[in-house]
Amino acid sequence: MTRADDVHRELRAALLSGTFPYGQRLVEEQLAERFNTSRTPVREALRRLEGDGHVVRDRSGGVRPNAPRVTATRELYAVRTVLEDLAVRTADPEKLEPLQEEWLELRSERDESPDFVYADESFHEAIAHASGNSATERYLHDINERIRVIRIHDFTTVDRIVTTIEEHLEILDALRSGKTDAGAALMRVHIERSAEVVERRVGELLTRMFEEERP
Amino acid sequence: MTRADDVHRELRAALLSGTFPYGQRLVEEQLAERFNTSRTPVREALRRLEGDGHVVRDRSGGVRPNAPRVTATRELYAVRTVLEDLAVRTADPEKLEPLQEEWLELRSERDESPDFVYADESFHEAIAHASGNSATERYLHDINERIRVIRIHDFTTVDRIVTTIEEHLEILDALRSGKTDAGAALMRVHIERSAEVVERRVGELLTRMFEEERP
DNA sequence: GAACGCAGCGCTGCATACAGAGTCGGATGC
DNA sequence: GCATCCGACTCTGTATGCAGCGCTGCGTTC
Repeated sequence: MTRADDVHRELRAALLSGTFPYGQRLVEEQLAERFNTSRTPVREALRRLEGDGHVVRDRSGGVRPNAPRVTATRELYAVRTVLEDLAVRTADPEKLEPLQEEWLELRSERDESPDFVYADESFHEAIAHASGNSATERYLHDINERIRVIRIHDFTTVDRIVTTIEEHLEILDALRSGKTDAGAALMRVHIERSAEVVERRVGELLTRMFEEERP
Repeated sequence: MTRADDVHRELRAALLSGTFPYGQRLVEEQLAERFNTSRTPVREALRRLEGDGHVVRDRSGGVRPNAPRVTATRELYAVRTVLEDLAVRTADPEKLEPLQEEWLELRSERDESPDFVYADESFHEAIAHASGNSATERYLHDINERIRVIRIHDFTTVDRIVTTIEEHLEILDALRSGKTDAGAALMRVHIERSAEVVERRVGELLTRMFEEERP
C-alpha cells in the first residue's frame, strides 16, 4: 500500500462525501499538506481520479471535482441496464447461493445504514462476478463508481431500502429456479425504478449543491 | 500537450504494435531515455496506461505489457455485442447520412489498407456517437482499444474487408429506412462473425507471439 | 548436493528544486 | 471611468536526488 494509494482512496471518499465544492480547484500542494505527504503521490492520485472520472481538468491544467450531471446519469443508467441484463442472463445460478443467504439476513436485520449503497453495489457486482465475465464486471464497477455520488441519495428513505431488498430477493429467486428471462425482466424493472428515483432527486440535489457553493 | 501526453500516446502505440514482448518489464528509466525525457512523465504515462488496461503491475511494482488472452477477448466481445445493440437502437438515423456516403465511397475504392481496422472502429464509434449517449461511446471506445491488437489480424484478407463493407452498408440501409430491429439483428450477426474470425486466429497468434518472445 | 543467508544492485516510491505558463490585481494612459 | 498593460504570485510540469524494498547470485554450511 503506497501513499499514492492512500491519497487516492481518501481523496475519493472525500469527493464522494461532498467535502470539496464542485467549483473549487484541487491544488496539489494543499492536498499534499492535508495528507501529510509530498506532491508526487498526490499527483499520481489525481491522475487516477481523473481516469475514474471523479475529477476533471480545465484547459489550464487545474483539477476540480467532477459535478454529476442529469444527462450523464441518464446515459450511464442506459448502459447499466443492458450490462446488468447481460450479467443476469449469463450468471451461474449455483454461485448465487451465498448471495441469497446474505440478503435474507439483510432483510431480517432491516439494516438502515447510510452505507446501504455499498451493499447494493456489491449485490450487483456479485451477479456480474457470477457471470464469469470480468469485462462486464469491470464496466459495471466503473458505472457504479460514477453514479455513486448520486445514488447515495437514492437510499435516504427506509422505504427505498426495503423495496430494494425485496426486489433483490425476487431476482435471486427467479435466477436460482432457472427462470432466466423472468429474472432479467425483474432486474430491468428494478433498475428502471432506481433510475426514476435518482432522476427525480438529482435535479434538486444539484441545485442545492450549487447554491451551497456560492456564499 | 505535455510530455506525459506524448509518452502516453507513443507508448500505447508501441504496445499495440507489439514492440514490447509481453514478459518483459517496462523500466521507467529506460523508457525515459527512449523518449528523451525524465522519469516523471514516464511514470505518469505508465499510470494512465495501467488505468487503460494496457499494462499490468506485478506485486513488486514492476510494469509489464498486458497480454491479450482468448478469454478476455471473448468477454469483451460479449459486452461489445450488447453495447452495439444499444447504440444501434438509439442512433438518430438522420445523423447517419454522412457515414453512409463515406462507406459507399470506401466500397467503390476497395481500400485494402492494413489500417482498415481503424476505419472499422470509426464506423462503430460513429453509430455510438449518433446515439447521443457519451457513456456508450466511451465504453465502446475502450473495448475497441483493448481488442485492436487482436483485430488488426482480423482484416488481413481482402475477403474480410469486402464482407465488412457490405455488412456496414446493409446496417446503414436498415437504420436509415427506420428498420431498427432489422438493423440491430444485422449488427449482431456482423459482430458475431467478427468474433468467430478473431477467435479462430487469436489462438495461433498468441502461440506465435509467445514463441517469438523466447530466444 | 541442497538449502540457507547475505551482500550487491536494480528499480520504484517519495521528496524537493526549478522553470514556465497562467492569472489576478494594481498602476497607468486615454 | 474604463481599458490596457505589466508585474507579482500561484500553480503545474519536469528533473533529479535519495532511501528502501526486493530480487539475484554467490558463498557458506549442513
